Amino acid sequence: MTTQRRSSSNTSRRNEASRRAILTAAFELIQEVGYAKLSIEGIAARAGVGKQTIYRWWPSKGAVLFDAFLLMLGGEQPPGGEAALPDTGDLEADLKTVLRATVEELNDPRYDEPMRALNTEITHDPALAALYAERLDGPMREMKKRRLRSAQRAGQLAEDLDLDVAVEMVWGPLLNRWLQRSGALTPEYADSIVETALNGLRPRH
Amino acid sequence: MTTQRRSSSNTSRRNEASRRAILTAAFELIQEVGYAKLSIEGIAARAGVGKQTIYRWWPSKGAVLFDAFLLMLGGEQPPGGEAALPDTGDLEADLKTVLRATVEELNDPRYDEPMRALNTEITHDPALAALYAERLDGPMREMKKRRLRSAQRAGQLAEDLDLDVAVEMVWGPLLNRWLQRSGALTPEYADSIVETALNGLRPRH
Amino acid sequence: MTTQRRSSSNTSRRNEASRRAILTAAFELIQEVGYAKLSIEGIAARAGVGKQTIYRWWPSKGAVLFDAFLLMLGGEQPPGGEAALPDTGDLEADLKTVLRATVEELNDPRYDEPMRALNTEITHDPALAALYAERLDGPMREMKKRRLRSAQRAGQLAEDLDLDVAVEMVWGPLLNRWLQRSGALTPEYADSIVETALNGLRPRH
Amino acid sequence: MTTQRRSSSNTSRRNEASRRAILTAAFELIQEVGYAKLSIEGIAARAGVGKQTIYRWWPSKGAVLFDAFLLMLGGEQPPGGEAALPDTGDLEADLKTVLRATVEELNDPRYDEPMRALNTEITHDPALAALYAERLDGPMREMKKRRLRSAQRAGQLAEDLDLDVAVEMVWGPLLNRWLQRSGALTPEYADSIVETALNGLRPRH
DNA sequence: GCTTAACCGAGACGGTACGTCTAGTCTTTTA
DNA sequence: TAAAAGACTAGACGTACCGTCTCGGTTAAGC
Repeated sequence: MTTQRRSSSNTSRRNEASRRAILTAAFELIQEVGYAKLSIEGIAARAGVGKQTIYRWWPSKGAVLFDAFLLMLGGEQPPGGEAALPDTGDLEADLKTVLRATVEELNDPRYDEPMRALNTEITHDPALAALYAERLDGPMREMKKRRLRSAQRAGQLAEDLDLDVAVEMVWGPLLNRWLQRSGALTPEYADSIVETALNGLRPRH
Repeated sequence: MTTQRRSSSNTSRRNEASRRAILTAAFELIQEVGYAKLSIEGIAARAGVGKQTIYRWWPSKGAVLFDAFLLMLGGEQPPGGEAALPDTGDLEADLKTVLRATVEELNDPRYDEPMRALNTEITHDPALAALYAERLDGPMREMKKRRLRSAQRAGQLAEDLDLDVAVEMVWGPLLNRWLQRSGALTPEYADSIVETALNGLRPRH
Repeated sequence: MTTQRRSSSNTSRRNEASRRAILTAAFELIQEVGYAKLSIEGIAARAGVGKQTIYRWWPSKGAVLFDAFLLMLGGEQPPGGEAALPDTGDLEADLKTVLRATVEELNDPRYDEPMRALNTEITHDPALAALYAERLDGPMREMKKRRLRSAQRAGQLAEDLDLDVAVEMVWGPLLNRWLQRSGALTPEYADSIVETALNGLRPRH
Repeated sequence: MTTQRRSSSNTSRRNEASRRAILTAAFELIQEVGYAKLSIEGIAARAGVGKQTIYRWWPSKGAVLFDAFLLMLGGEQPPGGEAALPDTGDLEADLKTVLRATVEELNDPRYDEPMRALNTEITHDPALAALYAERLDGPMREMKKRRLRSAQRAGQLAEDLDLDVAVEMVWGPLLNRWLQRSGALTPEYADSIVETALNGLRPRH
């Protein structure tokens, strides 16, 4: 994985141009040919790189995919680090805005295949899942929790609410429908998830 | 797919023993060697069957996997058809019972790999997803909705609640955490999902 | 090796067209690119054949080369089986004729590289050497010995002469000069070998 | 090639220790792993040397092998330069002594593989063959011819004998049998070659 | 009951990709 | 500035599977 390489002294003789070419090629190829036909050989050929250069630096196809994601999402700065969800004071509206954006992204053919591929690799590779949790999902979740915490302090969320559960309550149904293709991802669906999650299934007297 | 074959006249000369051997072999193999190393050739060898017999009756590895699931889950009767979720009158308790059972199943190593594999195939193959929706997910979802409808009629759920959304609100977070390996699946987690889903994120006055 | 396949029942499902394409491709390629650059991959590509088809039927590159030779030399009938060296009664003249023909063949660029390659494989692979001795060198040597025996009976050769040694005395120097490139192979050289071998190094009173 | 380096001034900044380590490693490796698995990479690793150091000073694997031979045979003095074949006055006995020694050397597993490898390289590389002729085979042949010339002057060999042909007549059969593995190399075989070569194939009335 | 066509196990086939190894070049660091 | 170290592009190695295609053998259908 690329992670430990970023020491200040940078004693590694790794070729940065090759690294970027590989990750770019991987990202493009998976859009074009799909997950099933994505091959290390294809990536190397497209990147103009020897296969060994991939095997030298990444332990698996999933790891390449993961780094490709890191590169695409926000270049070098950690995702969600400084960024923040909108906070207008109206939690429901803000969440709807965010979920509608997510819906749009998941419907974007440029990101659909790559994200499905990454999810597939994660589900079958615990090591990759840990890395994903640390470097991608973690920061995003923190960002989401910050917004919820703000609402909680304002009295808009239950005091004893577990924010991790809350995050999963809002985003889980959406991702699940997308992964399992169990229904269309529409803005209306996003809205109804937010409303139902906030109000609960029970009648509010 | 095996589906349309089961007509009453059964004019097909298909070898039922081979069919079962293939599906059993597929299910066992994926537990033993994992999704990445599951091969048609391996299935055929383990089942003592020619490769062509697989290619003749199934269009893809995912389709074999799907039928293997159908065979394992409840033998021949359609899943969720007659079955019902527990209905003691106490919705919260019943849902907790069911979700705890789901948690246990997802933690069972005998089902973990096969289910991940099936999800992977579904996410990358819309045709398989449609079949899954019709034959597996559909009946299960109907069963869940029946229980929720019963509660709704009893005034325990909001009158205008979209039951499809409700189902996803309860089961979505769980499946998502499992697929993405974003946290441990514990009975307590199941409980807190049920509570949070029922009550919503907002404070209840 | 191809050898045992030629049973009368021919129960093998081997593809004869592929076999010939492979051997032809091997023979042509070694002329064109030389021994060092001859690759199984190249042979398979040129023959329009999967690599596995080569690995399935031949244990080594040398074995392919060997069969290629068998195919080129006289198609299907065993070399030297019925054939005979010229026998005009004049042993010296006959041997000169034969050695001059050998010189010409060794100087022919169509056979030079392939024969060097085969010799290389033989020198490094005893199993192949045994096969060579049995199927190629053996029959040829027998043919040569028949001619010498005829001369011996006619009193033109020493009675107690070991014909195997005699054969090597005539052909060995030639082949050695060719393999080690220690001198030009000319008709005159062929003649002088024959003369010297027949008369010996010692003065004949 | 190392050849031109041996000027008296030795202005080269070449590292002599590396040179010897490379040649020693090459010689040892070819005994241990055989010709087919001998690689530049392996030699460099065994010698504790960068690959470039080999590519800088030798044009081919064969050239390394050749120099390795030069180093092993007699250290630094040119082989056969001052040395001489035994000359007791009895040519036949002397030749038998020498050929028996050659047989022993060719049967020595320490030299078998390396010598076969060198022969292979020579047969496929005319440039190397020329170098071999000049630096190794040439001096040896000269030494052999000196002994034959001595016998010729003593009237033990035909006056008009071409000594180059004579040398090949004696050593060619032996080397050929060894390279082609067409028979066992025994002392008796050495003897019979000498006798047959000296007396010729014809009956000596 | 006899044919005949589909199904079956088996496995060869042309291919693609795997992950490893080496070739030969190039760059960086050390002495 | 030679040498060690080793990354780089390139491509062959031998293996594993892919999906297609025969090949005989064996059923079961329909004549």
